[in-house]
Amino acid sequence: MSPSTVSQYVNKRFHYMGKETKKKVAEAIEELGFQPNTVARSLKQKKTLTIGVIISNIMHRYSTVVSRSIEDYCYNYEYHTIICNADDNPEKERKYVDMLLAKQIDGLIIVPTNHNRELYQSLIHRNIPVVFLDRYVNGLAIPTVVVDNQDVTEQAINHWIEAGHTRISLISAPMNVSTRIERMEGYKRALQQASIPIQESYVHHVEMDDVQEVCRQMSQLTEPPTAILAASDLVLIEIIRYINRQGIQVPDDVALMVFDEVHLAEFHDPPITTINQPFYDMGQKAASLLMDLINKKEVENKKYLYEASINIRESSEAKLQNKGVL
Amino acid sequence: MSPSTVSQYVNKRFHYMGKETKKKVAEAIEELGFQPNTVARSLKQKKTLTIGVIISNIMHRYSTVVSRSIEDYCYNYEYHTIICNADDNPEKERKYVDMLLAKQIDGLIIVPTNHNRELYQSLIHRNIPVVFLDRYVNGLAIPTVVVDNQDVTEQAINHWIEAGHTRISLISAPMNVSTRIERMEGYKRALQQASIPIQESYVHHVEMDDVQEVCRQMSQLTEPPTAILAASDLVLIEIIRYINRQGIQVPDDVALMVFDEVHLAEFHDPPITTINQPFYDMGQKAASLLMDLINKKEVENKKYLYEASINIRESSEAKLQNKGVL
DNA sequence: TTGTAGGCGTTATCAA
DNA sequence: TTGATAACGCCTACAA
Repeated sequence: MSPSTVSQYVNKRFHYMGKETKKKVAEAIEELGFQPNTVARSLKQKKTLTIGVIISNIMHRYSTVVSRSIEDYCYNYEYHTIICNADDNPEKERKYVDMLLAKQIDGLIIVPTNHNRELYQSLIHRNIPVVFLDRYVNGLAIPTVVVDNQDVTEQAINHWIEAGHTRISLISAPMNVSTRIERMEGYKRALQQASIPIQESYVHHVEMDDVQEVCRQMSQLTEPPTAILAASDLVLIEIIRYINRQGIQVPDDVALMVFDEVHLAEFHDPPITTINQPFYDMGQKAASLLMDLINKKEVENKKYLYEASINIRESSEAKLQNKGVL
Repeated sequence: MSPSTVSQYVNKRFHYMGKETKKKVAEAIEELGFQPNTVARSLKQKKTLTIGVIISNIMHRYSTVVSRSIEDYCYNYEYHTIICNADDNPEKERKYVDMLLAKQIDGLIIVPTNHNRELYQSLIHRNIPVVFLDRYVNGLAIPTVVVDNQDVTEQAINHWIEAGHTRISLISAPMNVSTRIERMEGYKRALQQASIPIQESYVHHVEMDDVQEVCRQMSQLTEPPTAILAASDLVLIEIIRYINRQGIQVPDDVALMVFDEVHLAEFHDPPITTINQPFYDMGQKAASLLMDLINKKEVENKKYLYEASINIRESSEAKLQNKGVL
């Protein structure tokens, strides 16, 4: 009973295998509790059946959904996922990419920090199967699964404009990524089309620790905003902390809306309007695109656009007497 | 310039290496973009610098914290983590353990389903470094990082008893794991010491989908509970769904408390009392124990107990007129 | 101080 | 139908 025979058996290549041998191998495997060593196999086959996933920050709820979705998809293909937190830190992103490549992962799904263009290009150059998720990086031949942020932001702002709001604020994290930029575009476009001037003092891209300070500043304007769009669950939490402390009423004093479906939003008093992005579907799509790339199937290098939907709840609904005291 | 010289360089064994050679190797590496192949190295060294983490369900918030904590710890040791969702499914747990072992991971951190005793024993038998987290499995020589669930549950129930509650409900998922069992013990103990009879109809271990139904049933008792302890964030959400739909007031009609710190709790109206478990610390501890095991350091096979703390908020505070209408 | 040889566990190829 | 051999890329001895 030679190693190669066992290998045949393990890989279910029974074509020419004698019933007798088959049985003997089966018994031996059972008796010795033999388990093939994936590492050796990977070395030989140059395939690890493992993909790397680099997400921005697992503390964002959407990251949880995304990683879960990708893992679910991979489970059916006997693929493993190694999930890494880049923390929106380009250096960590680089380090993780290196580690993952050293580990010979078969492909990568990345929520890019957008500050490693050279790295991204080298991935293309080295023919590493890569899919980007949630954020688009200009001018790279990498398939990217994203939400149409501009469009949905425009809708959101329009919803408020139609209700009579003109002093609308947008607060997001400071990252220079496509999601933020597109949301800015959508925000501006909506205001411009309604001929509402864009006020610098209503738009902020700040660290989480500064969100409350920014709220305080806006509250001291002669015309504080009457509506705030929070760009993520983490931003929303900070805003609510401020609002609660100040005893500000939603939506009577200020209307609220937030990107991402979070439990907090649904059960808040009043319930908070959320912009729901189909991250589970997007994770599945990214995984499926990556599998196609790995299996040398044709994959179009384009944006795979998903529509977000606005789940209107009480927090965003205008009251005639909205005071905009923030 | 032979492979072994390069290997020396890569592994920083400069002892006897000529300045000249060193430089030449460095240049060549730079030029070719050479990266050592971890797979080959792992095969040779029988070390993958990777650990497996099997958690119950990443949709629980505490799982997010735990996996983040473990990853943070490993990052500093150049270790990778492969995180797997067993979904509280023993078969998935088995499959993942097998996959991870085939991948030759150096160690395992598991939130055990508790339904794979043979599997756990075989891990010990095969000398795989393993640490359990969050749940204790009886009679296994595996270091386990857990919260003192019985103690904190007893405290929680006592808090209500002292405030005059006697009709106290406990709702948890149906898993047969130590956390649930210990909480039951704590619950019973507190009631017994106060000579309050234990009512079957107040205690439920059910799937998430049945939580609302259980609430409905309790509301039709002649004496509905005046207080409910939810055993997880997911249970709480279902209870709140029911409560909101019925227009029930918290804590006027029923008092609430929940295991796990969730944003939902802090910002709910009224804010919900949480039982905070130090999962970040526990994750770090589990990772550190595992590293010790991997490095053959002495590790005590015992329960590493952590104290949970109760963050009292309005939802659990008794009103004299608490009607217990549920 | 550097280079050569053997082997880690698997599989592809080819010989028996 | 099964077995021997080489090779995957790296590392450790040991030889040069």
